[in-house]
Amino acid sequence: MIVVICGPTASGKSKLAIRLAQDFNGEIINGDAFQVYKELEIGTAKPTKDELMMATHHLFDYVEPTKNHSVMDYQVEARKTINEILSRKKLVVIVGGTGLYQKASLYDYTFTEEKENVDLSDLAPLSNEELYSYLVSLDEKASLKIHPNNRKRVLRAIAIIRQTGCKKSEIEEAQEHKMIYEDVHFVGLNINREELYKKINDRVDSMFEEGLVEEVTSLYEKYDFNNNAFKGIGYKEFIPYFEGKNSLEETKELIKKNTRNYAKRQFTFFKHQMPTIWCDSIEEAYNYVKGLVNKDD
RNA sequence: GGUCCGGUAGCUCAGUUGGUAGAGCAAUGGACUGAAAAUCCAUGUGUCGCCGGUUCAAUCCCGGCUUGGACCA
Repeated sequence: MIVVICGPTASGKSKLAIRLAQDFNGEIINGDAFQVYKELEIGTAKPTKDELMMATHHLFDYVEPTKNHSVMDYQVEARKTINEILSRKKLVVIVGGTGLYQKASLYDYTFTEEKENVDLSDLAPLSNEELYSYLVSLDEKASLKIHPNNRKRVLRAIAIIRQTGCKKSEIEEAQEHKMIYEDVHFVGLNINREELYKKINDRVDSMFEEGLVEEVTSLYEKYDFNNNAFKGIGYKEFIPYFEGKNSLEETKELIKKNTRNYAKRQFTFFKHQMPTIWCDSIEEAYNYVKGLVNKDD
């Protein structure tokens, strides 16, 4: 059985996952795009060393911050790990806030082999409109699902054609949009918005107390912040601070705001993209999983 | 006590030569297949500080009051 603990950031997912793994013979897999990186600790709200020892954790802390990590890389590792845990006849507990990563691992998403060194530089000077009409000419079906202003997606759809020789729409049509595992349960932690925002604000405050500034400062001295690892909330907001444009207080408020915005997007994703069962408290979620495990026996 | 400037959306403010108002941010809803903590889309009714006057019509003009700030005593 696979249980996915999802829901917004700061809702208590990690702690619940540990309890479930301990009580129901489970192992935990990270389902979060930024907790995969080494050295990013406080800002990613990674489980502490003590917590990591309370249950078996996988896919935390295994990617170098300079490496470009993608959904496909995650998918490969996650599926491998899921299969290993299942073969041990243990409960798989996936926990994290990145819905896309979880979906890509559990559903029949396929990523086609890409040619390297494909030149896309001719696209850079094009306006959004020009780029979009170019995509329409290449893959009209895919273009219908992308807004012309969403340059990143438009570019990606064009890149797929150049790098794989296949159309994005064709790749997706070849899939059944079904889960590739049996007995998968998405359990979402639902929190009243006001309460969640307070938790987020408090958590950012305690990140600063725990030494976030020191962590980010030493990373900034060591690495190029253009790497994807530093595009995460709690890291990218420090760039204007290091450049002398923002105060520390402004940086902190920005992190809080971005985290709140992010939490809202997470609700939308988990609400509409997967068959999530929502629980109003940690206890309720725990009991729900307990019921599933007992029924399974 | 006097002079001047301000009080308009949750916040910062714009505006209406008089016809009951709009930006940014926030907030809310949504999309999501190789950056996803990313990227993108949609949504603006608010006693225009209060009371009165002028007017067909006042948030706008006039008077008073209230309130914040600056300056002068």
